[in-house]
Amino acid sequence: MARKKNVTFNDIAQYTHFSKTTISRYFNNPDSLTPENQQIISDALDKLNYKENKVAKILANGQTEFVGVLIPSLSMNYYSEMLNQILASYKKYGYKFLVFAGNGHDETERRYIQELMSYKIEGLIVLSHTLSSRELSDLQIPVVTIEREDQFVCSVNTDNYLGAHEATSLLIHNHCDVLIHLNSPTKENVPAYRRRAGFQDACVKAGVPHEVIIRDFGLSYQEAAAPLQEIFDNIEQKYAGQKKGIFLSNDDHANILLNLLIRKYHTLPDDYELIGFDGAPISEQAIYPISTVGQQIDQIADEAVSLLVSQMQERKKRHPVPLAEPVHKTVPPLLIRRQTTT
DNA sequence: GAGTTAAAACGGAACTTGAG
DNA sequence: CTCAAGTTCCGTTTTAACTC
Repeated sequence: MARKKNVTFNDIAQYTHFSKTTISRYFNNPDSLTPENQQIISDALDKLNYKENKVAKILANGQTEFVGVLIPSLSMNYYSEMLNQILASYKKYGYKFLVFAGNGHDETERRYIQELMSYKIEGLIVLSHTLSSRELSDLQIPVVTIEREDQFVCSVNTDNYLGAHEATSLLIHNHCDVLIHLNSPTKENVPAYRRRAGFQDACVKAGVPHEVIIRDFGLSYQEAAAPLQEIFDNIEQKYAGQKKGIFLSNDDHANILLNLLIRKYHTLPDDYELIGFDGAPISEQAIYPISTVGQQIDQIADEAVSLLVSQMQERKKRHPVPLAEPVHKTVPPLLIRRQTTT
């Protein structure tokens, strides 16, 4: 079956008796044509049923309008929602996204990045923690990271310190006798590490007894359940008769702890207050909706893409001025008060 | 100087040529 | 017949230059 050949600028040019340069200018700089000629070309495009060819455009000007995204995994709601918001930015900025989900293995993620680079992505958004920002900064394209180590690249992060401080202050305000913070072992250069500092500073300032418990909770519900059970049993014993305010580093863990409480007491006891982090749907959908430090994912995604776009645009100028220093933006969290705090 | 154009350029695949 | 070198092709953008 003989396939009909695409209608090209050449066909339009022949049909209208203009050159293909003029057809190109109709698309890219229409005001440089007289309105009459614009109309002639516009009619011809309709008549011949022209369909734009972005591949040819990319071949000619080298600009793919592709942005790479490297995300850790989509099994956690925080990341899938972030990706959702990043993809939604197409409407505002017009960039298209090539997405890889990393697996924590550095060689694999390097290969993903090479693949993205070979498709001539104009910029890269990284949420995965696997590769250092030093390595990412060597890529020679604009890079923006979200909630990860970001020393040598631009980034957008939640104000983790502020969020933790507000959460802790709420527990203090609600007259908890002892404050407990549960977190995973986190490196100091990761933004989420600041949750610990926010908690501790708020406790020290108020002079309230407190404890930070660092434990590896793994990545899944199954892995987290056992250590949380153990910690719960300990807390029950150690702080019996006191009102306990517990600040957890994510909503999933807050939900697991809430389940343990309800299994034991068939209600949320008065001597417990819980607050999570992220503002994930689970916090809202839990049997008692959980108070949490909500990350403004839509705003973070928009800031990240916007920061990337401004750098990508800069590189297209005749005399680009690269950023002297990486830009680090911070988005404030929103404290969401629900039923696990009074 | 506004409106227009011819020809080169982009980067790799696929096809053609020529030598052995 | 094989293999490497050379050419063409895809459909746009870009540059420099032309005309009125």
